[in-house]
Amino acid sequence: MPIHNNDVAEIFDEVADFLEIKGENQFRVRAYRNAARTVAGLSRSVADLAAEEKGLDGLPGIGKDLADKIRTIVKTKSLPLLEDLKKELPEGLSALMKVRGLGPKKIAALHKELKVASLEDLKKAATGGKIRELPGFSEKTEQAILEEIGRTKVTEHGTVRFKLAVAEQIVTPLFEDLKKAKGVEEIAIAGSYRRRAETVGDVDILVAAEKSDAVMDRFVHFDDVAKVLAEGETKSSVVLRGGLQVDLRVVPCASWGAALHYFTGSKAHNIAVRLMGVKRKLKVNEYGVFRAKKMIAGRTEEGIYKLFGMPYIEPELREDRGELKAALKRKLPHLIRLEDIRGDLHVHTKETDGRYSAEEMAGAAKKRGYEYLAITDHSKRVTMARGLDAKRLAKAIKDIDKLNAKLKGLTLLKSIELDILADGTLDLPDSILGELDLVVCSVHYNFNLPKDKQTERVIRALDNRHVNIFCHPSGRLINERPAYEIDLEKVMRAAVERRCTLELNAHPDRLDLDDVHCQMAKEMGLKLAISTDAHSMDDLALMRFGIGQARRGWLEPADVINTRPLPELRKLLKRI
DNA sequence: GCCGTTTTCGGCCCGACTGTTTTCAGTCG
Repeated sequence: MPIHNNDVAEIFDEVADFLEIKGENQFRVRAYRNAARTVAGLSRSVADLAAEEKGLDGLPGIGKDLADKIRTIVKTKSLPLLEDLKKELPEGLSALMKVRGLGPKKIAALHKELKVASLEDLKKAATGGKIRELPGFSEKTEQAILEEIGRTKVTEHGTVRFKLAVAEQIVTPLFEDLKKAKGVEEIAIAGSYRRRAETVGDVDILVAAEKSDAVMDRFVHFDDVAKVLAEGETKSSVVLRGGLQVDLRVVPCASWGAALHYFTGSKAHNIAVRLMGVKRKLKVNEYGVFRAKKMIAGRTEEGIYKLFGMPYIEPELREDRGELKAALKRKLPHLIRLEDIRGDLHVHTKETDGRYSAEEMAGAAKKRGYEYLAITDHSKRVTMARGLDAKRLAKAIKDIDKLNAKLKGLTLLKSIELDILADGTLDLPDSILGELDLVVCSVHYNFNLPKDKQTERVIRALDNRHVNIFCHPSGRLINERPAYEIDLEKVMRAAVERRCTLELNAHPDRLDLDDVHCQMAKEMGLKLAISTDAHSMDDLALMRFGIGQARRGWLEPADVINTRPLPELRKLLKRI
C-alpha cells in the first residue's frame, strides 16, 4: 500500500502528541504539528514529492530533518522516532489527547500515577473513583472526564465531527434566536463553518454588542441547550441536544473586524498573521491590531489585511496554504460564486431513484435561474435504483426531446450516470451513448480493488470517447465510508489528455473531490464540473456546499465547466 | 525543529475560562 499524505500527517501528529506528553520543548512539538498540517494540505502526493530530487524543498515548516523523516516514512512506512516513543510510552496515550479537557500534563499525570494507558483504562479509573485522589484533580474533573468520553464519541480515530450541512441545520434556529437579543449590533457564525469546511468540530457565534449580558443570557437559556460548559462575561460555551458544541463570543463594536478575523481562523492563518504583526512590532488579538497601546486597525477585516499590505482574503482560503503570500503578491484567485453556476450536470428523476419527474426537476432548475440541466439517471447495473437499460434510455431520450420542445428558457441535456464495471468497460453500448448530449460515469460497485487496478479501471472508462465526466471520484462518504484506493492524480492527468473531466460532487455527504484535489485539478489545468447529484427538487440547492468546497480549492469561474453558457459548454464537452 | 527586508542563533500568537487555588497552571481555540 502506498503512503498517503494523511498517513504522514498522522505519524507527525502522533509524534507531537507523545513529545508533548513527555514534556518536550513546545516549539519542537509545534514543528511536528505544523509539518503534519502542511503535508495534509499538499495538493500533490507527498510520496511523489519525496521521490523527486528537490520535491520537498521549500515546503512551509519542513526543513532538512523533517524532509528526511518524510522520505523515511515513504520508504519504510514507519518512523523510527515514533517507534521509539511508543516503546517509552503506551501507544493508547495519543488517543487520550482527543478527550476534551485532557491535555499533555494531565495525561502524563494519569499515566504516571494511575498507569492509565488507553481510553479503556481512563474510563475504568474514572468509574473507580481513582482520578479524584490525584493532586490537581477532583471529583468534578473525574465526572467531567466521564461525560466527555460519552459525549464526544471519542474513538481511537479521533472525535466525530459534524457534517457542515448537519451543523447548519442544528445551529440555524439558535442563530436566528440570538439575532433578536437586546444590544446585538452585529452577529455572524465564524470558525470552520464560515470557512465552509466539509465538517465542523464546533460552531463559533460572534456578536458585537456594547453590553453582553442580554445575549449571553439568551444563549445559555436557549431551548435546545443540553449543557452549559462555560459561562463568562465575554465567552460562553454550550452543548446543544444532538451533541454539537457552540461557543458564543461577545466583543465591543470597535473590535468587530478583529474578532471576526480571529474567530474565523484558521488557527494556522491567525498565527501567520500575528507573526506578520510581531515582525512589525504590532500586536494582533481579537480586539484589534495595536501599536503599543494604540489600536490602529480592527473595526473591519479588510482594515486588518490592508494594514499588512494585502487585499481582503476570503474565509475559504484562510488555511495558511499560501493565501498570505498570494495576497501580498496580489495573486489571489477570484473565487467562484454560486451565481456563476449556469446549470447542474448530475441529477436523478423518478425513472430511477429520484423523487420527481424530469419536467418537475426542470421547473426547479429554472427557478434557480439555470440555463441547462442534465438528466443523469442510473444505468442498469444499479439494480437497486432500477437503472436504465438501452431500451428505457432510448425512451427517456425521446421524452426529453419532447420536453425540450415545450420548455422555455431552460434546456434539458440528455445524459446518463453510467456505471463503470469492474474491468473498466461500460454498462451500456456505444450506440446508445452516441445519442446523448453528455455521459457522466461512476463507480458504484467493486470498491475494494487494489489501487492500480481501480485506477486502470477508471482510466479505461475515460478512454471511451462518449464519456465526459467521472463522478464522485473518490467514492467517500464523509464520516461513513473512506475513499476507495485510487490514484486521482493519475486519473486527472488521463482526463486532461482525453479532454474529459471530473466532478466535484456538491452533496454534503460526499463533497468529492475534496479541496486539496480541487486545487490539484486547477494546477494541472483540468476544468471540473460541480454538480449536486440531486435526487429531489430541493437537492438542487445543495450546490452551495459544492461552491464552498470549490472555493476552498481556490477555483475560479473559468476552472468550472458549468459556469459556461450552453453553446460554450457543448464545445467543451466535445471530444476528438 | 523551523526560520531569517533586523537574525544562521534566538526567537517562536494571544487571550478567556476553569478548577483548585490563594496567584496560577492547564486547556482551548
